[in-house]
Amino acid sequence: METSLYQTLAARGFIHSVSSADGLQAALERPCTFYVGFDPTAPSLHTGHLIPLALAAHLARAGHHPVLLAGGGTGLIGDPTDRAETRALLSAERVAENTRAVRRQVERLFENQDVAVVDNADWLTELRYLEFLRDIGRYFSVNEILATETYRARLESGQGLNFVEINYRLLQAYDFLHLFREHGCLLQIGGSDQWANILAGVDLIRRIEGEEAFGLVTPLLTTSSGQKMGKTAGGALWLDPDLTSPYDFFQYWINIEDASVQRTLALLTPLPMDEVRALASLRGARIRVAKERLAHEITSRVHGADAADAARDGARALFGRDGGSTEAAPQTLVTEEQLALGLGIVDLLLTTGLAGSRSAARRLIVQGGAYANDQRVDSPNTVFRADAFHDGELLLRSGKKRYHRILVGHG
RNA sequence: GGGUCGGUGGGUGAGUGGUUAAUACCACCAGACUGUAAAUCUGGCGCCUUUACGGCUACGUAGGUUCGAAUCCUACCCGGCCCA
Repeated sequence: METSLYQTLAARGFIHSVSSADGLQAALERPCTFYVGFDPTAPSLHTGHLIPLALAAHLARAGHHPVLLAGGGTGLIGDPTDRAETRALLSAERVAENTRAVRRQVERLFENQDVAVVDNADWLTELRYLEFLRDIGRYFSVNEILATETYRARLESGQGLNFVEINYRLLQAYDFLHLFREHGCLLQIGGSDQWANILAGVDLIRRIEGEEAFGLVTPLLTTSSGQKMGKTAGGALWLDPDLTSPYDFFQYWINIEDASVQRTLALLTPLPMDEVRALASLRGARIRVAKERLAHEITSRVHGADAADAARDGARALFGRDGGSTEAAPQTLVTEEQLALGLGIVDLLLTTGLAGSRSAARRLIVQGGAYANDQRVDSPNTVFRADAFHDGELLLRSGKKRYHRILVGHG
């Protein structure tokens, strides 16, 4: 017997929880419309969004219809899930900007595919309060909401919870109802943190429409010790190339721990499971082949094949033995005048971002973590002049992995 | 609105007049070992500098008391709990 889409997804590790496994399997036998939402809390999506995006891609490839929702409306409220305390509300302008950015991003990720991109501000901002309370609010039990993990934790921790936050769930549930009505959307997917919000929508649809809709949540990306993946020195790992360069993005994946290789390949790349298992079974240094493949696949999906090739070649050059081009490393231009005056190592580390402050730069040097052209720099007073440049380039390194090149600008 | 308790560094959370740039843990950075891995060990982890047990800024905000305050006082802002 042929394996069903559902079984494939399960085998790849996508299914953390599902509202009705049997019902969903049946529903997926015909082309079905599903949705996944992204709240515009930042001007870009980040690694945390990759699993639902990958799941959406699998579903789309199998002939189902994605509705990608930018939460321009819910973003005005703010999801309290997993928040230890009330988060400051973003300004309406910020939310609108972020929403535009998120829209552009998902449109690009699903370019040339049959997807609908919607913004829940389009219907949420039109809601009328009393109507909403009577038509929707009546279906929600405050007891039930307060009993769920997020809210309970808040109450128990003595951190409080304001009225705006408790409404978030109703709005997300309403989104599902709206999309069910307007787009025939039968399934909502998301990360496991969205489970309660998604179920609220499933319940609402059953209560109001008397129909069965489905919810499916994926696991979150974590390291083997349970830490959320996607954190870097600079904060989150963004999907926007201006916030996290394709090279840094690629580097992140090639640096993941061995134990995460199989899971990550299964979830974030389209490679067949046989190949995933084969790659993940590599041992010792050879598993880097698998990590390179992983990094290339994911980077390619997010930034395109050309950017992925460039990142891979650049990484090989920088970390390989054969020298090669250092082009992939981030770069900073200095002028002839600046060069003539001499470039202090501390200033360079600061302006390149390899160190966050002059103190940090000094610390780095004292601890032996600063390199120029692969030579350890041992004095904070080191000054570079033209003779330190080879072919107009000075290659700085912080620690073992972070490169930055300094180029002399012309004109 | 009344009463009461609380707001400390990226996070959790000690500290209740000087020895506190502030214990501890987590996160993070560097070094060693490695495979651009994990684990482990070591060091670091506010900023600035002529690196000196130097300077500056900091414990919700603004003032005040004091030789000296995260620590005491006052007002304000924010939050918890009880009462309304």
